[in-house]
Amino acid sequence: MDIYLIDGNSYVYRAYFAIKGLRDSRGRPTNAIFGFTNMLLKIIRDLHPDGLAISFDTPHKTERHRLYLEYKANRPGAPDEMIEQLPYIRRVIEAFRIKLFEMPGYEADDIIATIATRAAKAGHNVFIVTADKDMLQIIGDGIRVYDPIKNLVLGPEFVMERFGVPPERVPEFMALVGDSVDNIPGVKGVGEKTAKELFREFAGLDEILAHPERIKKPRTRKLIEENIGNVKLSLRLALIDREVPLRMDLEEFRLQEPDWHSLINIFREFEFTSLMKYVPGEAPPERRYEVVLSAERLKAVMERLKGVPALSLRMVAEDGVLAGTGFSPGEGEGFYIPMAHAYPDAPPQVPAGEAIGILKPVLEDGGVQKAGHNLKREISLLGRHNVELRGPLHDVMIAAHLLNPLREEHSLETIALEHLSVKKKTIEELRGKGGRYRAVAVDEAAGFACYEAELALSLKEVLFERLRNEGLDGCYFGYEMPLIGVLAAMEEAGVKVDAPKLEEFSSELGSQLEGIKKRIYFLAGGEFNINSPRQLGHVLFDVLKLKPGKRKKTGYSTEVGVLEELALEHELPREVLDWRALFKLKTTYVDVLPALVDRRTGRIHATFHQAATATGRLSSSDPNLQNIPVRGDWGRKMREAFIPEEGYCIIAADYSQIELRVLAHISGDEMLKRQFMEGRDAHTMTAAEIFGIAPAEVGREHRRVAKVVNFGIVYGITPYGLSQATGKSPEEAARYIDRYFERHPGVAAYMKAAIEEAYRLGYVKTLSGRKRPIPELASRDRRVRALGERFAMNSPIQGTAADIIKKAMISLHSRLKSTRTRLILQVHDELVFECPVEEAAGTIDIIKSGMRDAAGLSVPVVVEAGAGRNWAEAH
DNA sequence: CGTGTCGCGTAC
DNA sequence: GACGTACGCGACACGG
Repeated sequence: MDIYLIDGNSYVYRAYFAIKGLRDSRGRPTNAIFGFTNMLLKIIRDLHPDGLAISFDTPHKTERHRLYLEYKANRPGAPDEMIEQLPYIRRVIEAFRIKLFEMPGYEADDIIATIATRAAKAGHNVFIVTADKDMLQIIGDGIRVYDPIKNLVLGPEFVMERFGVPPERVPEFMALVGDSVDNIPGVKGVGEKTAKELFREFAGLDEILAHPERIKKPRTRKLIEENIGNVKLSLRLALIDREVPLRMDLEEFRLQEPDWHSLINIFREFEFTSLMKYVPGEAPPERRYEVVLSAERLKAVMERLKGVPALSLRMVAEDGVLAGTGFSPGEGEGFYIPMAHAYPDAPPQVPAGEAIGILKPVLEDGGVQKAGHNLKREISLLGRHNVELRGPLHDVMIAAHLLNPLREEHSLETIALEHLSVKKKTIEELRGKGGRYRAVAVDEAAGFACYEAELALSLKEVLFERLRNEGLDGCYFGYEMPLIGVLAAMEEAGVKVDAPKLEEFSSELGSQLEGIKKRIYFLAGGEFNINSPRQLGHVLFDVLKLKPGKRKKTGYSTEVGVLEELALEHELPREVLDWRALFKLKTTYVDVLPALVDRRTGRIHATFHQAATATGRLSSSDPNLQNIPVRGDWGRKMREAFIPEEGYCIIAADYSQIELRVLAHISGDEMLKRQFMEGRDAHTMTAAEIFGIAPAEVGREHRRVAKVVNFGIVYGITPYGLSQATGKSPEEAARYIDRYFERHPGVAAYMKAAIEEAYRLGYVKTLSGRKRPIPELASRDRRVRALGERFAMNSPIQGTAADIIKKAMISLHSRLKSTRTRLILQVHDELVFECPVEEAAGTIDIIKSGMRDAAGLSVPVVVEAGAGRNWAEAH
């Protein structure tokens, strides 16, 4: 066996001092625990030991203290913060199931040396893991020292080179040199260099002590002659005891599978999220899941499941084809229907269509709860087989997001770990890298899919209880669960793009970019990478000597505001701005969209994420259809490429000033409410207020500034931000803000109240009861707190607007279900539909009233809608 | 060659 | 530092 013996003390010290300041959120120091655990994981993972043991010193006095009262007296006592971590380090060792040795009266060194000697004698290879040089003396046949910091195995050659003596003479060497750490006296004035020389001339310490007169240098001779007592004492102190009376059985050293469950709990307790990745995915508990291979058997199972209160589902599709379905009616039970597994000797399976036909009555039974993780997937897949998933829905991904919308992801792995302490396999681990799901054995797939279904069912209980306690159940059942089906349908519908037009657009952009590039290189006097802010900064500010505006962490800023300033002085910045705009358009939109057209449908099917943002907005990816350019000629051209199917038109409907209307409603500000009731233009009114003029006198520039002020109000305004956005001075900007709040005391009071409430409760809420926690308010940093205060002002507004449009989507989805009109996009305050041309007029009315009615605000809500032959024209 | 971060820019 | 919410591009640094 390769046996690794770890000097625990050495490691706790090293971990403690190497990792500075690590604490958990309760403020407990965790640096030593983390460092130690990390080291253990590394050794096990990288070195694959067959056997492993750890030894610690005990606080008891040892033989060495008896010999020499000052032994180790120089060593400062271990810091309290390290000592308090020791019990937890023991828990870690226990969880790793590693044998721990300690004996009162013996030091870890002696114990390790004893074990090493015996193990090597028995023919094993021993590696001593330590940073202490004392241990080098026991290097010999079958015994090496491993330095984990340098990742080096040290043998006799190393010792010979380093000390000029073979390992067994290291104590003699140390007897002369001493060791300040352990307070071994040695001979004061004799260092490593002198000692090395002496051992070149003498066979050993005995000879030196027997014939000190032969030492050439008089000074050294004198020092040693005067310290013979110290040398003898030091030798005894440095000599490691290899015969500790200890009982051991090498079989106990054999590496065990760690108790991963305990480790998960320790990692969770101390917030070692980065170590979680080393925990292997748990195999499903030893339960049998039934693999259903025939329609008859499936029917029998369905018969038996009649009347179950809840069913949890996990469907797996590959390349858009349903490959298998796992479901669980309760803990400990699960059924898997393989549908398209394909590998040699794969069993005959029930085809997806037939299997789903058999499941249909239960799936559509509104009396049976349906649970899952990201049910949008199941709803979409079932929709393709004309099955509508009914019954109270429970989606644990969305529940987890409502409970903590600041989390970046809510994968089943993450929430099972957090709420059930279960580390489960991911589907990637099941498939293997680059592997195919359909090639996974049906039994294994059953273990995976049914386990996920079971976990979703257990998580539903835990999370739903918490949702109710937090008052989030209204939002969950009233908004989020009904929205899932709407999003599934919207994604399935997709959107058509005019690919030939985009390709034409692309080559046009390509040639324009070529021209701009040439001019830029000419103006710069040479070629460089225009897309590299660093290289561009160098050209602008070092070569052309233009004056740099603000600086970024890593160099000069070259963002748009800066370049616009510079454009007044030089031609090049203008060209760069054009370059950037066209390059962005080409690489982010024009070239990307045609590549994303689905071969099956000829349309683009983005993903709309429901559990992604802090405020409750949706987000879109692959592609992001919520940031398609709209401004300018290029924006228009872009949106002209979003087209309807033959015989259809695009209807675009957007809320006018929804966030300001929400603000008027929440704050109850009389002026703001009256504005909207009288149907005034919000920006003109704000301009009149902040400039102290009549609405009729408001000009373009007034209105432009006022528009920015209105945005700022919603975002949580600051004078600096407003000045940046308007080009006015911060003082001027501050005056606008003051004027605005003077004229809108209700808004000012709302902002104040929102911030106060956020400090008091730690979160803010939207009209639907959705919460956003604001941990920033607890920061000691003033700037971070200010950021938190802006969150407090903005989130209820943005989030309520998100609630409103979600409600509208739900209601219009059901209102339009029986028609041929389909919702195809949501862009925060805008809904886009595809509608048969001849039905456009009537449908616009339905959409407008549906969106208006969803709001339920105390001010009027205005919806602007139009139809056209593309998205641009519909506005 | 993949992964993570930065700077930047698009939308609402 | 710098006005809220997202996603995604290319550059660059880093680790295998």
